[in-house]
Parts: sequence; structure tokens; C-alpha cells
Amino acid sequence: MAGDNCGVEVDNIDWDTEDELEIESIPLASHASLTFPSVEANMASSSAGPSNSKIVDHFIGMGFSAKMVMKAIEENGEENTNSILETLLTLSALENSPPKQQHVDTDESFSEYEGSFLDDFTDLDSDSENEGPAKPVSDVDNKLIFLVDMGYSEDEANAAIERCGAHSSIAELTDFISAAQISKAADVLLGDLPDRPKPKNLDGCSKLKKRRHYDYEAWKKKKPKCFDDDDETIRLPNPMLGFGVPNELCPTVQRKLPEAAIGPPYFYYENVALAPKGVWNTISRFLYDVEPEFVDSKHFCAAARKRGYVHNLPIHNRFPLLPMPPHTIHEAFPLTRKWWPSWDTRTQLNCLQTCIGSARLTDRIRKALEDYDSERDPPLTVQKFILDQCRKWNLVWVGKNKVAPLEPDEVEMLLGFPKNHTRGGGISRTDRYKSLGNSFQVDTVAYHLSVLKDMFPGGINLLSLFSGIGGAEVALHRLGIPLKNVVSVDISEVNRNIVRSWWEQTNQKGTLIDLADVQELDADRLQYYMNLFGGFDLVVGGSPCNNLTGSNRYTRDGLEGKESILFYDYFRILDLVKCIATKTE
DNA sequence: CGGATAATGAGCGGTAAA
DNA sequence: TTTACCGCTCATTATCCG
Repeated sequence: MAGDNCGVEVDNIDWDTEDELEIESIPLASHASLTFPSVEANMASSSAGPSNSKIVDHFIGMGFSAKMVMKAIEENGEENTNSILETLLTLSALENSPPKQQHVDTDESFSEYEGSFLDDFTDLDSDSENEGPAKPVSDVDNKLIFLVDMGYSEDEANAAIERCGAHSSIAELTDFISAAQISKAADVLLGDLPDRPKPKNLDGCSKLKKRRHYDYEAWKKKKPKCFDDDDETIRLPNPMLGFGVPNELCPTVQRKLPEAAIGPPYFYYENVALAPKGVWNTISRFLYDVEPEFVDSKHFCAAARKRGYVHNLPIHNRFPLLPMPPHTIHEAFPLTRKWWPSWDTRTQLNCLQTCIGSARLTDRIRKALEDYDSERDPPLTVQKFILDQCRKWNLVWVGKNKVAPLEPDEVEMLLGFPKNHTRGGGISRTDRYKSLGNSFQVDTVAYHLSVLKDMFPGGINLLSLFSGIGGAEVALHRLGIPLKNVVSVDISEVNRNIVRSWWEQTNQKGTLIDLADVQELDADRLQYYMNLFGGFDLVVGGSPCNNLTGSNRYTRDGLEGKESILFYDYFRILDLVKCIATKTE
């Protein structure tokens, strides 16, 4: 290991954004009693060990007082930057603890909005002509339906309405439910704490309320269409080229983003294209009515990957990563050509998934072929059986009568990751396949993100949700867009290790903070990071697809499924970032 | 050696679109 | 009609650890 190359000179860390930024008091009081999740700042120490003053400078550069920094280093030792940062966060939370704020109920702007909200509601009911005999749908019912539509369970929604009152706004109700969920999680983790944080609103951020209000209004207006008119359902394009792919003649696409979608920040959301009906309508509706861009990665590499992307990035002057990866199986795996039968007409692979074909299957295929004269093609029925299985499991020909699933490093290459990106460090083969199968295709994502290069020559601050093995980070890095500060969230420790290891190996100059759970990212935490970094330039996320994908035979429950419901956390967090950015303007 | 834990493997339909 | 699909569960096998 080349220890010299792994060190990041703390002095070189680019903190220039801070000069223009006033570090505000961060209201973190409610967290003081809770254990912080693993927060790790990357100040990779060189093998010689950092000098104490460098560490001190670094943390002072982050906006902490010298006194606090010294205390934190004293408590944790200078080696353990992770613990130092945790201590600093806790200390700053205690020191900056603001006087108890009034609940937003008493917020004037909020009360005004409440009034208009009810007015709108009445108007809408009287206006609706195409719904036949007007069924009296109560305010409560509508709020209930909306909350369920947002992904909350009926029980949660009912409980919230009961607790907060029938006239509570959607904002209050969602706050209540979130708080209930958080405390439920805290109960599980920490036992029942008497001093658990109470439901909290984002004080002084009435824009958020308004936005939620807008969402609710938009939802109400669109609801009849979605139910009555199938033509409104988003359909997938064929061919799946999105707003254009390299080397394909595409009609010059123009698009006009809805006002609410325009950044900052830029955002980029991804999920499987072939989701159950209506899912993409919901996703698009929540993400400010931006039309999804559906792209199949077979136009970028040798494997298919049909995905939808909702983003507010410019779509002109994109450029691909170079060198362009091979587009056919033979180009990608030249050694397979020798064994490839003429009747296997595949030129590209299907979607790379999390599971691979079994040894028994490849054995069956070998035996099926050995029954026949190798000079001649097997019967059509046998060909069909083998081809079906090869397509289903992405098998390639590696020897006489021998097919095999791809090796993990081959999948890495197809997806645009560096070789051995997911290898070693305690990661099992199964984990590698799983993490890779859940990842972005880097060339595809990079093509979309390439427009950022000219816009941010000094680099970007990135909020990466559901980062997985860091597809977005790798894409930006390969584009030559410097990563200044990255907050990366992923539930899997294996994945976080992969990203951190990549971060250190590629000598990143910025700071990487990794968190485990998107549900821990609340307004206070976000505001804290945004103050520290000067806001996020880009919010990327591909939320879990396992309840959406056709591969799932057991729990394909749609966007409300156990994991896929986390889409609403992407929306929640993006909305908070937009809100805080607007407020700080 | 033996119990605990981790990794692997086999089998599992249905939806939506072309 | 055919085709494709960022998966899940549970039994079995492999590995770890005292």
C-alpha cells in the first residue's frame, strides 16, 4: 500500500465557500441526548500521523471554536477524527441550544395559509363537474387519502389526524407522523427514553409548509384525472433514449421545467423504469412535476438497464465519459467469442441483477449439449431452453458447452466502476453481486451529470442519498468534477466501506461524511451541513426498487412497499434542502 | 469437536410492454 | 403471443471460534 499517496493534506482542503458564509447557530439541542450515528469526516491521516495543529486548524476551519476543538481532541485523542467530530457536533449542539421555540401553530404566516387552504378546498369541490353526483368527501377523508398516498399507513394517518385535530394541515400531520416514526425507531434502538425529542417543526421555514400545501393542492387537482383517465399514465418510450444518448440522432428536445423544480439545488433521482403502473406518475408528481427521462443503459454499455431519471439538470451540451465502454458482449469479453454458438444471437446482456445463475443450471446446460454431435446445432427446443436460461441469467460462453455467470469484476467493468471497486475488505462475493446489482450504470449517469462540469469548475457539494457503492460519486469523479464536500447516506455498512475506501484510494481532497439512515437526516442536521458547506449543489438518489421491480415475486407492493417507500424520504430531504437554500438566500 | 453464524444455492410467478 | 425484470425465502453447506 502506498501510504504516501493516501494522505490528504488538510491544508489543501477547499473551504473557500465558507468565506462568504456566516455560520449560524445550529439548533441541534434536541439531539444532544441522542447518540449520533456514525459520522466520519475524511481527513485521512498520512502514515506519519498528522500534526496536532493541522487537525486543530482543520476543525476550526469547519467553523468550530478553538476552545471546543482543543477540548474534543483532548477527549478523543488526535487520531480519532471521527470521534472528535462527533464530540464537536454534540458540544456545538449544547452551546448553540436556542431558547425553546414556539410551536409553528402560532406562526402567523402559517395561520394565513391554513385559511386559504380551506378556501381552496371548498372551491374545488364546487368546481368539479366531471365527477358525477358529488359525493360528499370530507376534509378529513381527503387528508387521510393524501397521507396514504404519500406513503403513510392508514393507521398512522388516522392517529395523526386524531392527535392533531381534523383541521390540522398536511404539514403538521406529516410532522407528527415523522416524529412518531422517529421515536418509534429510537425506542427500538435506545429503549423508551423519558426525554425523547418532541415532534418538531422547521421553525421559521414557512416555505416548506407552503410547498406541502402546494403539493396537496396539486394532488387534489390531479387526482380525478389519474383515476378517470388512463391516458395520463406515464408510458415508456421505445427506443429508450431519454433526451438523447451519445452517437444517436435525436430530435432536439426542448423542455421547460416547472417553476417549483428549478434549483438550486440540482437534483437527480433514479429508479427502475418498469415499475407498476402509476408509480412514475407519483414520483413525478412529488418531484415538482418534472417529466422522467427514461434511458436504457444498453446505449452506453454492453448490458441493458432500463431506468427512469427525474432531474432538473440542463439537457444540452452533454458529453460522454471517455473512453466509451464496449457496447457488445464480444467487445467486452473477447474470450467468449471462441465458444459462442452461432445460434446464440445475443449481442448485449440483459439487466445485471443482484442474483446470479447457479452452478446446477450451467451444469444442466452442459449436459443438454453433450447429448448432441458437437459439429451440429442442437435441436431448436434445446436451443430455446438454453437461450431462455442464458437471457434470464446473463450467462456467457466460457468453454466448450460451458456457460457461466459473470464474475463480479466483469460486472464492475460493465457498470463503469474501477476494477476491484467492490472487492476485498471483508466483502463477500454475494455482497458484491448484491451491491453491484443495485447500482447505477456510471456512464449513463455521468452523461446526464456532465453538464455540471462547466457550471462548477471549482467542484460541487454533493448530497448523495441511497448512495450504494457510490455510482454518483464515481461518475462525478470520472467527469473531472471535484468533490468538495460529500454527505453520503446508505443503510449498508458494506456499501459505506466501499465508498470510503474508494474515496481514500482516489486521493479525494474534499470531505466525506457518511450516514447510515436517511430517516436520521432531519431539518436540523441538514441545516447544519448546509451551513457548514454553503449548501448542496446536487442532491442525487436512487431509492430502493425492490418493491417495484418485476424480479420480486413476493413483495412487489409498489411505492408503498417496505423499502420503496423511502422514496418519500428522498422527496422530504430534497424539499428541505430547497427550503433551507431559499431561506438562506 | 461442536455449536453458532455466515455464505450459498434452489426454487419461487406475475406484470407490463412490445 | 413472447420477453424481461437494481428479488425474496428458506434449506443446506461452509466457515468461524471456543
